[in-house]
Amino acid sequence: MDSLDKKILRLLQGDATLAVSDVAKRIGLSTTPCWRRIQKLEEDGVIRRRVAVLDPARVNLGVTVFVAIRTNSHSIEWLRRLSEVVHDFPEVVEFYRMSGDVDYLLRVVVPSIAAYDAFYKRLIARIDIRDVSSSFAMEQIKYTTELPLDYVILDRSGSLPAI
Amino acid sequence: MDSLDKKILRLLQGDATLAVSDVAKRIGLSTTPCWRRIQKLEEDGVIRRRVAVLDPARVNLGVTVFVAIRTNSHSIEWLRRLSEVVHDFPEVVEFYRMSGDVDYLLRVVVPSIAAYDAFYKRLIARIDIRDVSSSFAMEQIKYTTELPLDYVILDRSGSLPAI
DNA sequence: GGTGAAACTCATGTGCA
DNA sequence: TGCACATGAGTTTCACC
Repeated sequence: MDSLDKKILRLLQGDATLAVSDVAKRIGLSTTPCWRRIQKLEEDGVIRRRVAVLDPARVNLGVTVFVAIRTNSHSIEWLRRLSEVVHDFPEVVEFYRMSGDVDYLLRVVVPSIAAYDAFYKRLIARIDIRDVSSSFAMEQIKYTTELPLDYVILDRSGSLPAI
Repeated sequence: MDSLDKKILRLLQGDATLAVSDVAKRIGLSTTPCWRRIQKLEEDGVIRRRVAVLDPARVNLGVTVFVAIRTNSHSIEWLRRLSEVVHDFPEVVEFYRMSGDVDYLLRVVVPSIAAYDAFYKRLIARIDIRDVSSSFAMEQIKYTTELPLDYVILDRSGSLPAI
């Protein structure tokens, strides 16, 4: 990946509807080579997908809850089971295995506290969890799918990546 | 919004490269009305944008950190300042105002612990924060931009939304 | 609301510096 | 690698139901 690829990624992260010719213009290239670069970024899996991002409020999902999970069962088997369950719940949009105090962290989106409670009951009905602690978000102040590209490692180029 | 709109959203959330004619076929409509529906969903702000989603690992962003912030300054002014600072850091991809124990929660993506430390120093150099607690994610098990559409409120239709 | 076709804009492929 | 041009596919607009 070189600095032109990085520019392409920056543009497409912001707006995936840009025509190849527009992207090409903005990075100072003609369409074919630009198109080939985009193809390669997709083949290489740097670009994973192109998606429509919806407004949560407009689809009745005003409430975000962070669910911290602590377990006794530190087995691969239990983790596998939890992953399976979590993947079955579309309300869970993010799921992390954590270091430290908390074992797992979920981000859950639902329309209301009542809906969260219903979700919670369905969750614990499917898997035994030692300790669950739910924190409600009052407001989503920033949410972006754009990753900072300042740390990208460029091939055969002079500029070193930040840290 | 009716059930056809909901189907459109479901498809485009998963793959925004689908041709309008494909979407139309799958929901049992011809292209023009389908195209008009998509336009309207965009105008109405239900579809906020179409973006390319990148693989964090491929752009050197292997480390996710959740940063819980507690403050003394429960003023609008301090919040405004924090928002400003956070929006200036592309490493912060999510930012919530929380209820309960923690006042604010950030999700930060960086290449390494060292990079996180550098980020942390730059952050506290720009705003005074009473208490910061950082939790490192070891593994991202699920991450999706697809919102559950099961709670959408449909106009003039028989089916009531879930909860 | 919906259909079908025309016009126009892109994405994609070939040939060549 | 890069550019310029051809063509087929997709988007967008139109007249009409």
